[in-house]
Amino acid sequence: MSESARQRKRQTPKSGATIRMVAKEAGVSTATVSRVLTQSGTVKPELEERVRRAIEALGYEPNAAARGLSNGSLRNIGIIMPDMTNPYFFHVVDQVTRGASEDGYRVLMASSYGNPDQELATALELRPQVDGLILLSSRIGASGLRELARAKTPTVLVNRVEQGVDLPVAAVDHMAATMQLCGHLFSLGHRKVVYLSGSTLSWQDQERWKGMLMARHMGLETVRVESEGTIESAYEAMDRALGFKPTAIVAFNDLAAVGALSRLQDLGISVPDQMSLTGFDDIPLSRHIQPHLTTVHSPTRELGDLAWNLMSQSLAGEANLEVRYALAELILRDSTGPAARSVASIQ
Amino acid sequence: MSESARQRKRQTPKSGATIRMVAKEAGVSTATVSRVLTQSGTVKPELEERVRRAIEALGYEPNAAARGLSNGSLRNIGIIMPDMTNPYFFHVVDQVTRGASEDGYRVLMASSYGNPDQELATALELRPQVDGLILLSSRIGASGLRELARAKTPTVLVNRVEQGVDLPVAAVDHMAATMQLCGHLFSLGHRKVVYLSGSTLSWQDQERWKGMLMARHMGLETVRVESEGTIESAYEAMDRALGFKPTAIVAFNDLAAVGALSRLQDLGISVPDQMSLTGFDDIPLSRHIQPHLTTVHSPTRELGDLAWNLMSQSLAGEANLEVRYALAELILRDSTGPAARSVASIQ
DNA sequence: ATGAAAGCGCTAACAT
DNA sequence: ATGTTAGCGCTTTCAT
Repeated sequence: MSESARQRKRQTPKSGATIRMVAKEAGVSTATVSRVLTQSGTVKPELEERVRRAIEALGYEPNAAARGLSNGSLRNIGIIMPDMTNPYFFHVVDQVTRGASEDGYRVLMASSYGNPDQELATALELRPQVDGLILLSSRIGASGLRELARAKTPTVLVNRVEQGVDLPVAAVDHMAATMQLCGHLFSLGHRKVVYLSGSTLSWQDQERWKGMLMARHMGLETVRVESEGTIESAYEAMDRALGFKPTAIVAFNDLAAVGALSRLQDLGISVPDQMSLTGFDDIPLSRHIQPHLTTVHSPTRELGDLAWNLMSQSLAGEANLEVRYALAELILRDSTGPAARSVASIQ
Repeated sequence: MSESARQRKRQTPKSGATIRMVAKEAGVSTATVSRVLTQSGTVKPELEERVRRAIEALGYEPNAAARGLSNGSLRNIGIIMPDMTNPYFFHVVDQVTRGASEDGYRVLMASSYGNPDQELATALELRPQVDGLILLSSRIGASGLRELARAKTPTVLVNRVEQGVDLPVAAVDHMAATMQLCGHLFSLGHRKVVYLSGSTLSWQDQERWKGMLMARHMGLETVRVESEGTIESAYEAMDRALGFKPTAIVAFNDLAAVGALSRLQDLGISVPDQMSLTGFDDIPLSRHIQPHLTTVHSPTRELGDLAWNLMSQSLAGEANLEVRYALAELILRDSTGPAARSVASIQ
C-alpha cells in the first residue's frame, strides 16, 4: 500500500545495523565480531569488550536469514496438525517445543484444517523453511507420505503408522487400548456397544475401530456410528447411537464423550446406571465432569518426547525407521458400570 | 553427536540443487530461473517449460534463507503465549494463522510458560527471525513492553492494555463484561460473591478484578480468592472460597468454573439452587456441562482477526497505536439463579 | 589472536 | 525477453 518506500533502490525492510558497522565502530574486523557473536572462544577480552559495547551502541541484532544462509540451516522445525483447536495436539506440541528449544530450534506451526490435500501442500510449502517436519495424526495418503519420506528433510510421524512408509513414528497403540476398554465393558456384562467414531480420515479412528472389531471375538457386538470427535458432533450423533439400543457407548475421545453425556443427560438417561460411557485421551476435564469419565490415558508428554528424540536422531543423520510406542493406560472411573437393561430407543 | 560429518569443509547440511544447477540444466541464466520462480511475468513459455522440467528433474527446492536474505525478510511472524495448553489461546492463534498464511506469512510459536522474564527473553530471541511479533496476554512488565515498542519490529498486543506503552492492541473489555456479570447476579438477589481469581500476572485477571471492585458500588460485596485459572487450582481453591459464605462464585474462566463445579458437586452443594456459578470465555464445553454454564462469550475469532489486521497495518508501515476492542457478550444459562440462603461453610 | 576474503543461494538492477 | 553481475549479512578458511 505505502508508496513512500520506493525511494531507495533495493530497499531493505527492517534494516538495522550490520556486522560490518559493528566492526567499524569497534575498530576490528567482521571476523572478530562474528567470533564474539558465536562464542567461538579465542577473542582477547579487551577486544570482546569493545565489540560488545559497539553492539550495544548500535542496537545491533544478527540477521537470521544471513546466518541461516551461511550456516546452511535456519534451525526451524515445522509441525503440522489437523486441528489447532484440539487441546490434545497442543499438549504434544508443547512438549515437542520444549525439546526443540533446548536444542536451539524454533517451531513453525501450521494447521491442515483436517484436509489431507492441504496438509500435503502445507508440508511441501513448509519444507524449504525447516530442518525437519513433524506430522501429528497426519491424514496424508500413503503415497504422499512416501513422497515426503523420499526427500532429504527429516520427517517424523506422530500417531500414524503406515505400512510401506519409511518414516520414524511415535505413537500410542490405540487398537490395543481400545481392546482393553472393551474387555472392561465385557466383564461388566455389556454385550452390545456403540462406537461413536472420530473422523474417518484419522488414523486413530481406524485403529480404535479395529480394536472394536477385534472385540467381537470375545462376544461383544460392536456397532459404528459416525461422528467427528468433537463435543457438538457427538451430541448430535447420540440419537442415532441410541437407536441401536446399546448398553454402553465407546466415544472416540473425551470431548466426544462429553458431548454424548450432554445428550444423555438431556434425555434423562443416567450414566452409568442406564448407560455406560467411555472416553479416550484422559484430558484434565475427564476427571472433573459428573460422572467422572472412564477413559484411556494417552500420554501426550511421552509422545512429544519420543517425537523429538526421533527428530533429533534424524537431524543428526542417524537413520531410524523405528516405531516407538508410548504406553496407554486404562483409567477406570465412574462412567462405566454393570450392564443394565437397554434403555428405550428414542427413535 | 555424529563425528562422521566432518569430512567436507564448510559442509552444507541438507544441500540440494541450487538455482545455478537448474539454470545450467535448462540452459538458461539464473535470472531466468528466478523469474519463473517468482512469477515475475516475462519469460517465454518455452523457456519457462524447460526451467520447470529442470526443476522437476533435479528436485530443486528454493533455499529459504537465501531468499530471505535477498528479500530482506523471512516472512515469519512470531506468536508468544503464556500457556500452550489453554484452548482459549489456540483459538486466537488459529485465527491469526489463517490471516498470516493468506498474506504469505508463516507463524513461529513459542510459550513463555507463564514466566514474565522468560517471555521477554523469548521475544528478544525471536525478534531477529520474524517480521512481526504478537504477544498473547503478555505478562512482560511495562518497561519491557516499552523496550519492545521502541524497536523497529512491529509488535501487537492481545489482551493487554498498558498505559504509556505505544503498541497497537486487540482486546476484550474484560472489566466491563465482569461488571455486567455482577449486575446479573445482583439482580438475582446476590449480595456476596467470591471471585475465584486467575494468575495475578495476567492482565485479564486484573481487569476482571477491577470489574469486581466496581461492582461494589452497586452494593455487591466481592471477595477475592486466589487461584490460577485452571481446573485443578480452582477445585482446590473452592474450600477457601466457601469459607466466605458467598451465594455466588465468579470464576476467572470456564475451566476454573468446571473445577469449582466439580468441588461443589463433591460437597453435595447444588448449582444453581444453593450456589450460583459463572465462567468466562464461553469455550464449547461450557454449554455441555451440567448445569450449562452462565458465562461471557469472549470472541476469539474476532480477536485473532483484529490482531492480524493490526499486524498487517504495522507490516505495511502504517503507524497505528489504536486499541481495538472485540465485543464480549453475556451468555445466560443454567448455573445462575436466585440467591439462596448461604450454604454452610465447610471449614 | 586477528584480519582479508571467499563464499552460502537468491533477487533485481542494469545491460543487451 | 534474457543474461551478467553486484550485492544481501554472516561464517569460516587461510594467512599472518
